[in-house]
Amino acid sequence: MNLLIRKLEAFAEFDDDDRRALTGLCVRSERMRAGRSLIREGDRPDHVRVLLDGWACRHKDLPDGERQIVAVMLPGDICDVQIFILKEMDHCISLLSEAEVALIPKDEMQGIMDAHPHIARAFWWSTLVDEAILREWLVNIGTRDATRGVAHLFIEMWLRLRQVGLADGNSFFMPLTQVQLAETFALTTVHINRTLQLLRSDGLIKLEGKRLTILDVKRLAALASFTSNYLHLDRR
Amino acid sequence: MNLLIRKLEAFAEFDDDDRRALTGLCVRSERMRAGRSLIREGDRPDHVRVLLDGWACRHKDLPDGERQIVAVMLPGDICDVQIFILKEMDHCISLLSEAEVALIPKDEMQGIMDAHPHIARAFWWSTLVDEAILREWLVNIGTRDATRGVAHLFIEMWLRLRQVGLADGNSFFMPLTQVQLAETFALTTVHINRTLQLLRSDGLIKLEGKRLTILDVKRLAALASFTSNYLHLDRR
DNA sequence: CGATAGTTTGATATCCTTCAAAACCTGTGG
DNA sequence: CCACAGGTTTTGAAGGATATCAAACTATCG
Repeated sequence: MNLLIRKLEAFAEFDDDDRRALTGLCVRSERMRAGRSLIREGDRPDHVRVLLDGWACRHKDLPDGERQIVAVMLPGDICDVQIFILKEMDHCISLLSEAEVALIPKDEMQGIMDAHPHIARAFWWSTLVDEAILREWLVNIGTRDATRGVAHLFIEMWLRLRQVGLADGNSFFMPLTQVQLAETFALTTVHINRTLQLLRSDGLIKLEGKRLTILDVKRLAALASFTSNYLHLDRR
Repeated sequence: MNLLIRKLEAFAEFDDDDRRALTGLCVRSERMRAGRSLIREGDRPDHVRVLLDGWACRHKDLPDGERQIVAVMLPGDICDVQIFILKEMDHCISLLSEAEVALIPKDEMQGIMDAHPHIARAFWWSTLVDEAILREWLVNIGTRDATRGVAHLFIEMWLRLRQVGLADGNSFFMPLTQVQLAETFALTTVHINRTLQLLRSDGLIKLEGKRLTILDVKRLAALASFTSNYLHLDRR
């Protein structure tokens, strides 16, 4: 089942016609290896991309070689509904794991939004949620210390994956390396490593290979003072 | 002249009909005192707000009393084109200065977007730019140190104000107090104060009262390694 | 089974914080 | 027009979270 539909249905109620249209959008898809770059800063994309499977991230590469990850994209996520409105990309998108990526020509995208108001609304919702997540990440990086920030991110990932049915209880596939976690929090690998050890030794998480398990949701959420309102998962 | 139109014209080419429609949107406006709260977390807004004059900010208030400013809104900026899509607000909006705020009922907003595709496109553009600014702020808070981050923000403010004709050469009205700057960078007032002193003593800026002057644009931009692409100011 | 990526550890340095107080504005009421 | 109040800016000294550097250890994969 198409995870884009599954994701949008957290917000929208689709009829069969809507679902058929969305399925039709994603017929042209390609399997890609981890690490591959999807879009580079300066590109002028004329396709919208949808992650049907696998993880990706948006990142900014700075002149001094530093990299900041500014968003993590999970299965079902869209790379910018209306991206072709902008002249050129101001950041890059790369794959964090092997992935299945659908390519949607801009005209088809425009067509479906004109013909299906429910879908257009759902895309607006998805854009607004992306922005809300970005705001919460500002708090993660700014106000919260390393431990609370990482705790917060792990809960966010878990909820977003549950939304598309990809969480296995309290446990899920989480392909970010410590280097990449460091790049999302603008900390060093060393400090991320010590932070993870702390969360582990407190019995809050288990992280083996690329599998993350939240051992104590309540305590982890309390530590991060997590509230899920910014994800806007509740249908009205 | 309506600053909303002026702002959107950085991207869109409007005809007289479009302009009339946008002017009609902003007829109901109210003058409000600095510090006033426009929207609170948990609110269920049914109006879109437009800043016709004055500054505002989006902020998140955390349980421990900390506050993180996650966006600064300048004259001409819109408080969420499609905000009524979400069930409730996940953050607050407050005024940073005395301001003139227009209230647009959601139906009117929807109506104008249906009837004027150019305007709908311009609103999408404005939303995408807001998101791009948020990403750049992540870099400001995360990767850049205090001096470079503040330098970067000042240049951004200057360019955004120029866009709507509110910069007086290299100098502009900038109402943020050091406390509020500290809240946007998640630093302490003490450190912001020392950062400002550094920028001043380097001959990069002058900041007297609420008036900021960029004394050396080139050096300030170089310090922040500023590139303006994320503001997407260039019409295609 | 060697190469390469990812994780872990220790010791020292730095940016930023904390606490506490003084100095400086700016507006308001008498 | 002065005096006071509250917000804002500035300063100093000491402490803490995270960085830096460098190296060892451990997976993973062709």
